[in-house]
Amino acid sequence: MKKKPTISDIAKLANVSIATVSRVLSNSDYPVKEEVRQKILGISKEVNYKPNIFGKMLKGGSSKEIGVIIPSVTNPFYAQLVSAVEKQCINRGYIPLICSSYNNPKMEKRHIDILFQKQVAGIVMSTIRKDDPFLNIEAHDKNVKVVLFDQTRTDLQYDSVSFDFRKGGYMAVDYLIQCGHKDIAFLTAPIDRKSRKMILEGYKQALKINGIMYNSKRVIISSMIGTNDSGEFEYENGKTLARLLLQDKVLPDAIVTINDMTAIGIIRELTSEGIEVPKDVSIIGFDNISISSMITPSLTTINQPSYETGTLATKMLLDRIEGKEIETNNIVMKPTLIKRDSVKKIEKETRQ
Amino acid sequence: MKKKPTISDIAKLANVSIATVSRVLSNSDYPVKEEVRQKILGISKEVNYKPNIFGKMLKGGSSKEIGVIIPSVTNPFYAQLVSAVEKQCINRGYIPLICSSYNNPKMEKRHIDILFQKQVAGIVMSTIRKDDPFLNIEAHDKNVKVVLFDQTRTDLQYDSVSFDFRKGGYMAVDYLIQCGHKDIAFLTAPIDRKSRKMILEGYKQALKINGIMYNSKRVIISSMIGTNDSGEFEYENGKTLARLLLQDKVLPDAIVTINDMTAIGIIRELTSEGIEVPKDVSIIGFDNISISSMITPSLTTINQPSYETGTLATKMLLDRIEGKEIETNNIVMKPTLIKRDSVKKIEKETRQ
DNA sequence: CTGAAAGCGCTAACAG
DNA sequence: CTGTTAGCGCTTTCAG
Repeated sequence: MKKKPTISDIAKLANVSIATVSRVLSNSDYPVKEEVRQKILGISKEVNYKPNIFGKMLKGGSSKEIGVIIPSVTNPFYAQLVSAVEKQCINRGYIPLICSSYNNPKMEKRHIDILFQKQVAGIVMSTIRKDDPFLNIEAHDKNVKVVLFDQTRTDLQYDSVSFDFRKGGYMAVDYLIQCGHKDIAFLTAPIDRKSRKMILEGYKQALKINGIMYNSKRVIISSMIGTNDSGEFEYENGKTLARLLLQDKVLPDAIVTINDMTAIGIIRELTSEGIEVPKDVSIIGFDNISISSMITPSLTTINQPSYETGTLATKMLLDRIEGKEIETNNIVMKPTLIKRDSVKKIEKETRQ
Repeated sequence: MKKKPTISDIAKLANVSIATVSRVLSNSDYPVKEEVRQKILGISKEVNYKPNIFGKMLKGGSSKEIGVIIPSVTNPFYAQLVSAVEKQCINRGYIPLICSSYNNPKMEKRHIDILFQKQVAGIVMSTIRKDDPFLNIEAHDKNVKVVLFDQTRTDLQYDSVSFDFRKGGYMAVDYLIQCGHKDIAFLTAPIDRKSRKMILEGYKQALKINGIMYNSKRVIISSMIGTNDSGEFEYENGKTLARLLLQDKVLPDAIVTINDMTAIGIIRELTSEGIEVPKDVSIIGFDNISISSMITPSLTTINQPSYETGTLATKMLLDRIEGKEIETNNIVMKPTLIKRDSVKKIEKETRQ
């Protein structure tokens, strides 16, 4: 009465062997007389039988769990993504183990260790390790599938869902130029990530194609290195960047930056200095987190589809886990421009 | 070479019995000759031994995991809270299993079932079930500790970390009155939760104490019932509420609402109708999510300390799991007023 | 179709 | 101090 019923309890009650019970309860396609099957099913409902996963696991089955490694759920971009992962998992009977690395390689390794120990079926992750000795070995040694998203690595043979940051940067700047802006600043955290580097490249490319001189003075890089990746930090960094920008006496026409949270920080700092957005300066963000449409002025931005990324990455992972032998798949999500109110359209005539 | 080393592999390599290896590797205080101990430790490093949790678990040990049930990580309030839980867990060697219920009782039950199956050591949760047959039975039957937060239930003997919503509502309204506002509207989602009911009570109480007539016309309740608890929904609900409010030809002096996301939605809708905040109408939110300080105008609000709540709830749970026999503990967090820019101070003289 | 029995990796008596 | 052994709950041969 006190402890959980096991198959052997059920076996006794049904007057059959534990093997038979196991066959029925684990949905084996093994033949069992329908009458017996029903009896066992009935009893197991009655006693509220719940299989003990550990027993199963010991036999070597892989758990229906997948690891999800992200910088932090506190960052709305990743919260969205996690939400998508969760939904896919539920649909297909898996359980996501959510691990925040806070952009700390030590933590990341720790989480990966734990996930392996738990014998997860797979991992979807946004790694920040540039050097791979670890990831590579471990993942191949055990048979744990891995799908990378967000930050990917071409040196590893993993499936991935990445994003065309370069094009995103390009689109942002190009749009600003189409709106009549010429003096366009790029405000960024340190270029220690491929994504930022790519956006900067897109920025340069758009200037070039539109015949605007690249001016390194207009690329402002903060020195703050975030230990975590929460929105908090990015917001503060935005304020810092705005202050750096204001050291220059002439304001640019427009600002492009590496994510929406940073953009919001920039707007806030500028506003508190009496500079209006978009009247005095236009700004365009990156990511399209949900809050961006809610603030005033609503933020024009480059959409990086977090929900779709999470959905796709999870689907790929689960497909692979379930043995659908697909080739290594590297999906690149396309940026789209979300026009809102933080960019002003300048009539050609009014500019000197 | 291919498969994971087990204690018996190590035992062979070290020429000792598996029992000795087990004693060393599981940090038992059982006496083992230092020499042997070192040898075993050395070998286990070499072969990169990782204990198989399932073997341990089978013996009945409880896993070092705790379940965390919240409406959704997409809601910044809960994202913060989860972040705090994670940190506590890491400090003390536990792993949090994060489960989003999306305010769906079915999901909630499903998650609880799964958590029990996994034999988690405990659960910290924000339940939305009013009727308990389920929670109660299960939790007592197995020896899983439970700590409730956010929404609590007095009918169950669980530890809890709750919040004084009534006082929060009171403080919000009282502050508005101190600022010179008299006609104060309360905009809310359906009063199907204790938290909302309590805030409304605080609202009424503050009016009463300050000698202002309660006007039921100024309590605006939307009919939208959210299936999920993402910020998205609350934001939309805010817009809906603002539209309902505008059906009345005379605008109130100030608005108090049930959470910051809703407040942001209200502000957005009012702004798009040409009504300025706080010039034309003041507004005060509830929760103090991080974004509230970042928007323009920054949102005056009642602080509900999500991080501290998560920290405390987790500490209590882990303490209880680890056998520190404390009495049932019901902590009530106190609201604080965060003054920012969305409330205007009206000089007494200028009001007629 | 059904049952007996051998483990999966580990811990914990118990016996040296 | 160390080794032997009996399970924990379940799946899975292998024999009926």
